[in-house]
Order: sequence, then structure tokens, then C-alpha cells
Amino acid sequence: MKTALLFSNIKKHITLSEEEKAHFQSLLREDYLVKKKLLLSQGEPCNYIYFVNSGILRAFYLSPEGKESTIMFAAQDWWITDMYCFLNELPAMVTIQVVENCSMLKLSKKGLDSLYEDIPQFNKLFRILMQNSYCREQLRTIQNLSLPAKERYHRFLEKYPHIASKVTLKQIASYLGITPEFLSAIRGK
Amino acid sequence: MKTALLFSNIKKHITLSEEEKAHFQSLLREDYLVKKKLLLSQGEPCNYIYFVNSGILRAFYLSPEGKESTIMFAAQDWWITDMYCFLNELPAMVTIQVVENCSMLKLSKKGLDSLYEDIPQFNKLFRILMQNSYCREQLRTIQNLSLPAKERYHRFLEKYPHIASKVTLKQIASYLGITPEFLSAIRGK
DNA sequence: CCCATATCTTAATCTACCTTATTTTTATTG
DNA sequence: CAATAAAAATAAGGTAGATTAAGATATGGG
Repeated sequence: MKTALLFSNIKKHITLSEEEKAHFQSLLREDYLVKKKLLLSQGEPCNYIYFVNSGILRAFYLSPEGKESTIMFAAQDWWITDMYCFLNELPAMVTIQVVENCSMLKLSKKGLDSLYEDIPQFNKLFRILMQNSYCREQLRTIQNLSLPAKERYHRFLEKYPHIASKVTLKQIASYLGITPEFLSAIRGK
Repeated sequence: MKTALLFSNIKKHITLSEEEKAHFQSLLREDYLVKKKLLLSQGEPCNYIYFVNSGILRAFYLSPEGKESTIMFAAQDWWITDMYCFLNELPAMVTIQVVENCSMLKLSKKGLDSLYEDIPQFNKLFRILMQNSYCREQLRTIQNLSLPAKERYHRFLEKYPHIASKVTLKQIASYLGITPEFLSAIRGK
């Protein structure tokens, strides 16, 4: 199982013994999915959180009117799931789709809960991950409220150049909250 | 010091001994501020996180063009700060203003860090708080992207009726990302 | 109680961004 | 390498929401 990247990331925040690492690893499952496959579909149970070893994923919400809104992209090093539904064991509100062939490690809700019990340090790890996610999301809210579309697009390019170059214009537009036509117009300058 | 509300909230997630409670309490300071006062100003150091005992607060970002965007409101039971700048010890990006006379408990960054060291359970507590904040913020992003202003306004009224009745139309408009004039037009139906 | 100032409303005009439609370009697959 | 589909660009008309400005209604301090 490819756990090197995951462990090196965890090491930045907590220190695990060899037994703890082994226990953690026993709760993980490796998962590979090719482009366009769905990791999670709206309405289905959301039992896992995924750590991305490689590839790119996209989480989006499909409104009753049929409009897609991209909630987030995830690349190497990122964790992704429908967090609210995962934590509360509710049917997923969002769909998660593979944008570029993915290698991932998945951890179940039960697995995570047992980690919190058995290795309390995981509370610290996930506190930090949640802090980062919250701050990132709050910054996005600020930018959505205060900046025009053109500016939001340029910030996106700066912040996520490796993602911007791999996903479609349509997907970026739905992340920014504008139509592909309008983003195309912005680009044409 | 009025810690009853805070302790009863914490109790939902972790269990503290009397000594731990006392230690925690020793790191808290009581703070009272009247309407219109600022808890934190953009550009200043953001050394504290605040727990609201009573009253209402508003955090907003002031853009270089002079436009205010309301990031969040906070009422009884809520924690508030400029999370990103608090955690990274950076000058505040947002201003926090008192909307209704406030009684609060404040905890410094150093105090919080020492709590994580001395009482590891605080990692669990703040993991849960951060999870909730992240999920709330993500839901807001989804709604900002997928719903028109009128619908966002009605969701806001449903979700935060006690806040909606205490803050100005202008402040609600800046939370929803629209002008007060347009919100007034929405109301007039 | 009155004046000053902020807040809210209404309405006309304006614009950033949407919708629909057509064409061109780029991927995908047999 | 066609064949087909999907994505992107372009363009015209349309709308949600912004801007400006003026009047109506609070709110609060002296």
C-alpha cells in the first residue's frame, strides 16, 4: 500500500509509533479510479474520507434545476469527502468525480472514530486539517463577496496553477460561480 | 467570571476534571463591549479568540474600494475571531464589531496552545468546533453558488432568525453579497 | 423635544453576467 | 484515422442585481 506520502504529511503534525502506524494502516484501503468515474454520488451514503496520492478530483453540487456548482478540487496531498454528510452519516449532498486518474487511500467513518479513541493524537491531526479547510473556505467566501469574476479567476490561477491546467474551463467556471461563456469572454483579454 | 454557558457547551464534547476546569478558567478573561465598539480592527494583531456569552457580533472585510463584506455574525454560544490570522499570528484581515452589547470570554493564542499541551482533550473540542465551522462555511459556499439572492435571503432568515431580527438590512445585504437597495426590493414582496 | 445622522424605501438608469444559438476547436473512441 | 462527441469560442439579446439619487423613517445625542 502506498502510504509514504500520507505518512510524510502526517509527520508534520503528529508523531506515531510503528505500532500506531501499523494500526492506522490496517484501517486504510487503497483505491484507484479512472477519469470520469464517480467516487461518491449525490444521495448515496458517504462512508469514506479519501486521501489523494495522485490524480485530481472534483466535488460538485447538482441543483434541482440541473446546475452544477463545483465545491472543491482535490489533488495530491489533499483529503476529500462530503464532510458534513460523512461526519453526520447522511446521504451525500455532493458528487465527487475523477478529473485525472486517481490513486487514493480511503478511511471509513468507523475507522476514523476508532482512531480518535485509540490514538488521541488523531484529534490533533484532524483539528489542524479542519482548521486549514475552514480558513481556506472562509477566504473563498471573502473573495466571492468582495471580488468581481475576473479577479476571482486570476486568483484561482495563481493559487491552484497545477489544477487550473488540468480541469476544463467549464469546471473552473462552475467553481467561480459564473457561466463557461462568461469565463471564455474573460479569458479573451 | 461567567463560565457556566461555556462549560455547559464544552461538556457536550469533552469531560474535564475540576483542576482542568480551573486551569482553563485561569486562561480566560472576561470582556464587555457596547454596541459599535470594535473587538478587532483590520491590520491589528489578532491575539484572541472570543466565546460569546451574550450579545451579537459581526465580522466583516473592508475592501480597498471601501466595500464591506460580512463574513459572519456571532451570537450566544459562538466562538469568533479572524481564524486564519489568529492561528498564524498575522495582522487581522477582518474587523469585528459589536452589534448588540456583548459579554464575552477571551482566550489568547498562547493560552490555547498551552491548553493543547496540558489538556489534550482540547484538541478534540477544537477539532469538533472546526469541523462545524468548516461544514457551515462550505454549505454557505454551495448556497452562494447555486441560489439567487432572494432564496439566499430566505434561507438566512430561517437559519438565523434571532440574528436577522437584531442586525440592520445593510448588514444582512453585505452578508448575502448584494446591495441594501436590492435587499429592500426583495423584501418589498 | 428637536436636530443631526443613519437607515430604509422607491424608482430610473446602467452593467456584469446569463441565455440561447451557431461555429470552431479539441478530445475520445472504435 | 475517421467518426463522433465534448469543449471552447463567438455573438446577440435578456435579466439579476448595481448604481445613483431623492424622499421617507427611524435613531440617538444634547
